[in-house]
Amino acid sequence: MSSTPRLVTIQNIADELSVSKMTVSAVLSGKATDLRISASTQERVRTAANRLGYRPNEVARALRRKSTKILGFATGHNGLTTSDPWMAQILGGLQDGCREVGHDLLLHCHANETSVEIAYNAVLDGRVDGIIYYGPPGHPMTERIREQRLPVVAIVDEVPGLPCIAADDTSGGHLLAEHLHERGHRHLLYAPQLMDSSSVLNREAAVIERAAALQMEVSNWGKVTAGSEQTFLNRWLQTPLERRPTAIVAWDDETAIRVWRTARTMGIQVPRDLAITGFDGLPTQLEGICDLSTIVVPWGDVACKGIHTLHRILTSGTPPDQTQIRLPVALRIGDTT
Amino acid sequence: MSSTPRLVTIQNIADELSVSKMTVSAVLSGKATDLRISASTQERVRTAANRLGYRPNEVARALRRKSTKILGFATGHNGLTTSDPWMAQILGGLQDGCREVGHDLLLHCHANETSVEIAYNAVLDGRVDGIIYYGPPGHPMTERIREQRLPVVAIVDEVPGLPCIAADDTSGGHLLAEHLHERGHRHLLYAPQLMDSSSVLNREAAVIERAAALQMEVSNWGKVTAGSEQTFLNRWLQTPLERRPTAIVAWDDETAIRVWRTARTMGIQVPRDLAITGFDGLPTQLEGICDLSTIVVPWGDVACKGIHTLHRILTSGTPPDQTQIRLPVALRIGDTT
DNA sequence: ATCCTGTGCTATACCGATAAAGCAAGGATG
DNA sequence: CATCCTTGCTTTATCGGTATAGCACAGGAT
Repeated sequence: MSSTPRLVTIQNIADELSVSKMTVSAVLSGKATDLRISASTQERVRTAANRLGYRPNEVARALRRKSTKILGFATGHNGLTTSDPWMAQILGGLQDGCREVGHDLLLHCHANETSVEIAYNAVLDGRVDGIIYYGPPGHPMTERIREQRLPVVAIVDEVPGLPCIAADDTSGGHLLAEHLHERGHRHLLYAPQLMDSSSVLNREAAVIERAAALQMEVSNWGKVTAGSEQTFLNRWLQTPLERRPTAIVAWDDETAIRVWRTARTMGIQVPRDLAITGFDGLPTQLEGICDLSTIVVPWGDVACKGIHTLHRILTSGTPPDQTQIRLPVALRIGDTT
Repeated sequence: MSSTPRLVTIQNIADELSVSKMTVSAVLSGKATDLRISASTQERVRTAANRLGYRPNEVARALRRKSTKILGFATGHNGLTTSDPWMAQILGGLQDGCREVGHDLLLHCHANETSVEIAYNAVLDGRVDGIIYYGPPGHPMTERIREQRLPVVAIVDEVPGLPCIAADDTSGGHLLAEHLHERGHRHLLYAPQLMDSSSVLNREAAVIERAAALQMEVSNWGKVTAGSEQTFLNRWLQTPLERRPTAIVAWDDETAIRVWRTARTMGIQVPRDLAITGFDGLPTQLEGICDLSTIVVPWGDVACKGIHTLHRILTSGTPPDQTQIRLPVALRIGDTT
């Protein structure tokens, strides 16, 4: 610590000018007219502050005002890390939002569920003013968060009792079903993810719902894990044509890409024999090879809106309200349908 | 703010037990034996603290100890965002490192160079104890950082006068040149990036150096921008065979993939007619289609080590030393060479 | 001469913790 | 019986700001 430069305090300036701390504080924090500080004194204070390179200590301010102007981000999904592709977009959106509302962003996204606990404690410790939570609804901490009325906004996945900003996954599912119906498909195969996430569940429910409305059949052969794509597609090949789904609706882009890659090596023609759709709309490295048909989810916007909502809750002084916002998604038609 | 729950302070506990604040503080911060607090009082304090759900206010602590136990991350490269693929790994490494040293991580990576200024101010404001800097050496702020001896550790790219943790880009370049030499190549085409980054420059210099030592020729036709791959490869096709490079050494994976994709559509056989190498070793979505030969850079380790170095500087009390660490990289042979 | 009002600051207390010094009561020691 | 030491706390100051009240002085009105 001794290497840390000696920082200039309000007291240093006060001493130098033989005025009180309060005078300096008033001038530098813009309360000069309230306290009736003369123009000449104001000038002297400002000059001295500039000369000494004064910057107010944010920790002291935070203590007094009981607010750090720092917002935290916690992930509750096990195994989710900053390396996941949509997380990059979320982080970008959080950053943008924070800059817009003049706060800083503190990360608490370790790949395990204790990160929620850490983030929760961060609020109680006064380190952050509020939290953006991205995790499952069932986390034991969410109950305590609600009870204590902590300023927490959920993003992407709904958490009962908490305000939530998410993508309109339901529309996304509808769009996919409609698109495939238009393309002539009458039998879909949904490739789900088994996860306690409203976003993931909504996607599936919406596809099924709209498919039913359009008189389409929807099969479900369980999750396509990494490595089991071939088995999955073999089952598809061995299914008699009349009972064979003509399109695979994967719960996310990554699964869709894995299935597409495998189908390609197995000689299955996409989309002639089999259509494939994803869900996420993340940039891929497949440009020129395969343009996946998918739903584009505005991850960054969701995160950014989450920050704004949290900020509004904090500044309005009202308890976390029941804001539920769904940002629109878009269908991107590629060459897999 | 009124929605924020009333937080329990040390004073609340003191009042409840009719003891002084100091007694409570001593017990809860483990200084009980120093101050000779009786076992019974300790017990009473601890029980009350638990019952009330006391958590020490970290802002108050930070003010007193003059350290927030928060480390900042600043990017100085223009246009660099959290969405860039290696940034995800860096962020993961920073998180891991922070958890290991018991600090929090504050992000200051906006896609413009003012983020350095913001981060620099964050130290002066006392918001963070130190900074991990990932940016060009020439940023005007770096001079002030050195002058004021602020606790800053550079990662990935060297900054004169600052401690730096980076990947061993030079070895990476050597490995590539050697590998291509073994594969029989005698004429390389380097696809550079024009960027004020020691990492990028070292890669290029090392390839050229080792190639020269192995009697290989190295051409350079300038940067391959997104969209200009075809022009680039046409020039290659039009080059007479005897003067035609047999391998393209791209400065990074992304460029290599773009070139590979385009070559594929143009009917150029990779690696038979043309070998292509990358540099980064990031996971791709091309598995099963193309396994890029590249240098695997330990981005996460670099970031993590950076945090540890910063932490050491902060705790040792010594001024930022001249630590220069290069973490080993590895050659991953795919099917493009 | 007294009162009042406005000007221009200062003094004090606080935010919630910690460091350092102080101090009262009881037992041991001379 | 006076002194010293130990035990077990309390008091005070401090970190660097901000909110609130107060206070000295000048000038005009009464």
